[in-house]
Amino acid sequence: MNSSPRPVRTRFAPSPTGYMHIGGMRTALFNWLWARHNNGTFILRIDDTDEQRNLDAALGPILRAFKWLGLNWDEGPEVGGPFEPYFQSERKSLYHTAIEKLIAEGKAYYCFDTPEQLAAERAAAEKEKRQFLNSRRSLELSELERNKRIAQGDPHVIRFLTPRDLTVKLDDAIRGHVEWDCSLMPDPVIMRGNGSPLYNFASVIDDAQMQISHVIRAEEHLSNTPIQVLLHQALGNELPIFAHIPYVAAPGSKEKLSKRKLEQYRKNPQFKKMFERADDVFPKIGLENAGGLDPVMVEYYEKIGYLPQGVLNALARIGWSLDDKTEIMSLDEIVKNFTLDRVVKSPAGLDPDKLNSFQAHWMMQLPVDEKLTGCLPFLIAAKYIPPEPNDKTKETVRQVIEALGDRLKLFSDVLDYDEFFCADDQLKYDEKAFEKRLKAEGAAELVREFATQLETAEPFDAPTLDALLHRFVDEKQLKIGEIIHALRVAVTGKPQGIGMFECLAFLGRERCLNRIRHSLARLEK
RNA sequence: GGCCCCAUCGUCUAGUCAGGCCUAGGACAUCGGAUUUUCGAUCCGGUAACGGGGGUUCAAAUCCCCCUGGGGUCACCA
Repeated sequence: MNSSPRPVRTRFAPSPTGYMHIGGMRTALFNWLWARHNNGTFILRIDDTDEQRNLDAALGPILRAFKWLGLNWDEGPEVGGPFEPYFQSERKSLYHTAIEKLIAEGKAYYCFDTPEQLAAERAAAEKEKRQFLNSRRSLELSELERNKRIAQGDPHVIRFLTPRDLTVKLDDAIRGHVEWDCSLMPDPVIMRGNGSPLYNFASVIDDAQMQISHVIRAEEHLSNTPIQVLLHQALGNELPIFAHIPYVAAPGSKEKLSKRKLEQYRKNPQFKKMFERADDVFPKIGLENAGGLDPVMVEYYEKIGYLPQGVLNALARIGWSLDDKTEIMSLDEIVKNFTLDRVVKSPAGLDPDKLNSFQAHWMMQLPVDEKLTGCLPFLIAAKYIPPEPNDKTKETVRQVIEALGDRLKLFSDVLDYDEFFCADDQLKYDEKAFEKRLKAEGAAELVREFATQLETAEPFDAPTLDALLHRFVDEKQLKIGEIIHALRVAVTGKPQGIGMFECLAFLGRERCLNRIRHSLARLEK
């Protein structure tokens, strides 16, 4: 086994797809954690292809996701490093050198088989219920013939010559001992006709050249591993330690979380809430069609107002645990405790409920100033406050946030309290609540009467108003519930919200009276 | 279908390697109750799992075998 104490170097190698997958983020996180845990190096390498157009647009959201979560990379785009370049498209000479070496040593070969030939052979193998293996007929070409065909531009690829007499044996850091019989493995294409390398090949070259010590990736790559091991061996590379972590499944399922199944996820009871939240919030902040964001994308969580710490805590707990009880952990604590031997083997579903619970916890811990910083952009985008709020406006928002207390779970939750930001005559009413509370027998009269007391209440603060209303109901021998709900609806338009007296005090005398007047007038209609 | 992986409450997991401390622990969700002017939060309590069958052993969630189930992957995608 691999016993040399190599410095820990891990990598995450996304291909620029225009968004960061939440499951991919979890894989990246585990790589990052393992590097940080060992005072090692975390590398970001971009698996782009030469056909990639508009790289910036495709890569931007990915880098943004890392930055948002605070997962910094030691080598890679923007920061460079000793093994530059970190873009696959710029590393062609490396791949070509390796290819030439393999060909010279007879470990890879030019293959002139046409797609039709291959398809027919595959079909035949399937029909006979045997494993398809390459015919290797191109190997029989003489050097002269072969060179001639290359020279005249016959379409060809380069295949790795799988040593069919071997068994690949591997000790995976998570899955333990795994073996593959090479006699069942077709010869993989390692370079296309146009000279660009395939993933399995480029990945091996890059991992070796960048001295990657641990390849931590999702389980779906397990079946790629024997090819990569064989390639490493053919090239004389020191083998990295492989660690295949479980893939992230869709909520409540064992199926890999996939962007292609989005429509299906909309019906998933747990995911449904996240889609609904998106449908509610994103239009308010000016993102049409939810801004193209969905809960498979990391950007969704950022844009809807999650905290990095909440997302990180949830991600870390998908397929990893510290012990039998510790759930809530800061990133520092996770780094300190993260080890590969505590990664679970079976796939784990993303659990939106659990994520929300972590999120709620970390939001509660957040100082008000930071809540304010987080909430302001939402209020601005929703046009509840001006684009460049002055100190007075900020102070107002701050008071709302304080009054909200632990009702604020996501930053975007502040948008649910539009009653504090709208003009008195623009108040929206919850019709059901209006019916039930204000149209209730005698409710309007009580509110009207109490309003006259509000006119003279001094000072207009929560404790005073609290005492005032209690005296009011005592004198009338009412229960407080007989007026307070109607009062709430009259002032906020809603059946629920922050403490009633805080609410009145916050709005102030004039606005309270205005709103009550407005509501009572509305009742007439 | 071939190859490979996986299997504990609804979900995420602890326990499995070194069998007994497991009448299986925690968390989320859920259901009750308390508290509260509402919502939220908080507190208390409840329901709820070792896929099945054979072994081995004084003793098995834990070791062995078989079955079943679930999943991944089979490209000139990554």
